[in-house]
Amino acid sequence: MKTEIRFYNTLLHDVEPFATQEADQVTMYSCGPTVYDFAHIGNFRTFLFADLLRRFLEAAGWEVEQVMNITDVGHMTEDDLADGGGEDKMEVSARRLREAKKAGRPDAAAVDDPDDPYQVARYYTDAFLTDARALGLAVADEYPAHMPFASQYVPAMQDIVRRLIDNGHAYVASDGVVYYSVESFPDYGRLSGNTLDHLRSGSGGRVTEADQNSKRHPADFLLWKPDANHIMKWDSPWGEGYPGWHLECSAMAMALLQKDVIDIHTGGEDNIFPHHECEIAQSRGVTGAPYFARFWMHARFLQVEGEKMSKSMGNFHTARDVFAGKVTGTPVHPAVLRLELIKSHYRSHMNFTAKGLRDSAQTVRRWTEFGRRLEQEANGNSQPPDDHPVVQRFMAALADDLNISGALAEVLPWMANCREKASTALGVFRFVDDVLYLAALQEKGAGTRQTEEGSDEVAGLCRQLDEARTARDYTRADALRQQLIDAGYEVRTTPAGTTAHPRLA
RNA sequence: GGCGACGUAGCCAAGUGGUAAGGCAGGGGCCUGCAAAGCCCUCAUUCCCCGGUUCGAGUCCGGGCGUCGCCUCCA
Repeated sequence: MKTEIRFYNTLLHDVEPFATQEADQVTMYSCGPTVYDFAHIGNFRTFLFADLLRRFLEAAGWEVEQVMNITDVGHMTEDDLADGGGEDKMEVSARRLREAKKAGRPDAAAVDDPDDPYQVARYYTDAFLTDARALGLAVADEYPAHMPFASQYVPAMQDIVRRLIDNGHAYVASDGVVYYSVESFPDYGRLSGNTLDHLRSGSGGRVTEADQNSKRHPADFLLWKPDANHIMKWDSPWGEGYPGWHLECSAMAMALLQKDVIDIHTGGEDNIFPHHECEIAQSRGVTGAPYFARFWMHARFLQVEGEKMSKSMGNFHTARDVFAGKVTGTPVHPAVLRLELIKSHYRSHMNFTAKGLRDSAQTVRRWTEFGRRLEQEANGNSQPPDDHPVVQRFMAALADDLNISGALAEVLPWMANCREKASTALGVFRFVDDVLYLAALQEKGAGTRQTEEGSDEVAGLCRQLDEARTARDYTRADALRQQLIDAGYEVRTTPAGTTAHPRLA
């Protein structure tokens, strides 16, 4: 079922028809997490955008090979010294973990030695995978095959550096640092609009003389930094040190996807410059190909309650904070966060709010119950939905640069008014849910409180409530119901008796 | 200073020249011991402002105002 697909391509600054190099296959590289802290909802908005994109393409009949890196090689905290200096983020993380250990926080106890960056990375990688799987990131189920660690691809990065020096795209500066020469690459600036003349005039005095001394051009960026004292270092022909941070994606994309040119590269909008611009320069400098990725797709940042999310604003939420109820006051099921983060268009502002989360919870609950009802009525038998008008329109909306609102506008009213044969509807439901991945996440049970359906105690209270109602002791019945509600349950009266389900948000 | 995105009801949000999708919330009703859930009905003469093009503009053009992002680690 291949509808005409159109995506906004950052490289073109416009929408264009989607096409791949090989007929039924898509190679896709998604910039992944840095593992020196817990991933936050902004990170996950970008990752979930990539996941939705992937699931949509799969539903449309493509075979998608997706790779997402795990950045465990630290970067500098400040860029004044971006080309070699500042405190490494792994060091910052180590310090934070040391403090957490001293304070006896249980999460930090998992790391024996905070000064070992690999242990720190391991710890936050595990946390990331837990959160990512809870949110239904398909690629997280393909760890480690499709989720490589940057630290394990340093030889491949060095290979790129060597080849760039050999063919004149890179040079060893007077201080021993290896730089990429942006002037050797005429297309530099095409992705971001930051062409060399703009960069020069626009640097706004922020680039100091001292940092730039050894470079041929102020925009030249680091490929290898000799630094024997660095927390993470490797041997190299240019001295013991560490690689430039743009290198890892070039190296891993080419190594794992086995291609000089990949079909789609995703990331957050902040990656456009300098990260992706530099990646393009490096990769094409090595391959000589006219593209590194054919389609560049970027998700916009989200805001929280109308403001920029930042630690200083106090509105900075990790995914696990949200699950734990930090935002809404009650635990939030991962499927709810998933919907909340994918339900607005990836290329527009999204405002993350507690209210939005509650709205999403409502939708997730209805959708899931709808699916359960269909499964039951159809006895699990579904009809192929390919030519169903709802599926057609759902896919047509997504084919239009991932128009999720339009897609949901086809599905939600259909759900509310559905009078179709259960097996027909079930086929549609399953197809749509394979893309949205909401009910599937709920049924899978993501290890949250919400999946612990009715403990004995809760079931007991429900039974007592029914008894009280039968005995027409409504004062007692109301008290019991209130008790359940206060405990965070939704109480439902059905012909078969009262049931209670943990609230989704 | 340079580059870029965006501004539609209380909130989220579709719409890419033909007379404002959808969801949530709200209001009314059915159901209920009362609720919840569900179902039915209802909810923008109007799309930030001002000009222009057109038979016709939320949609195109010009100019404002505003919000956001990047240019520096950040999804």
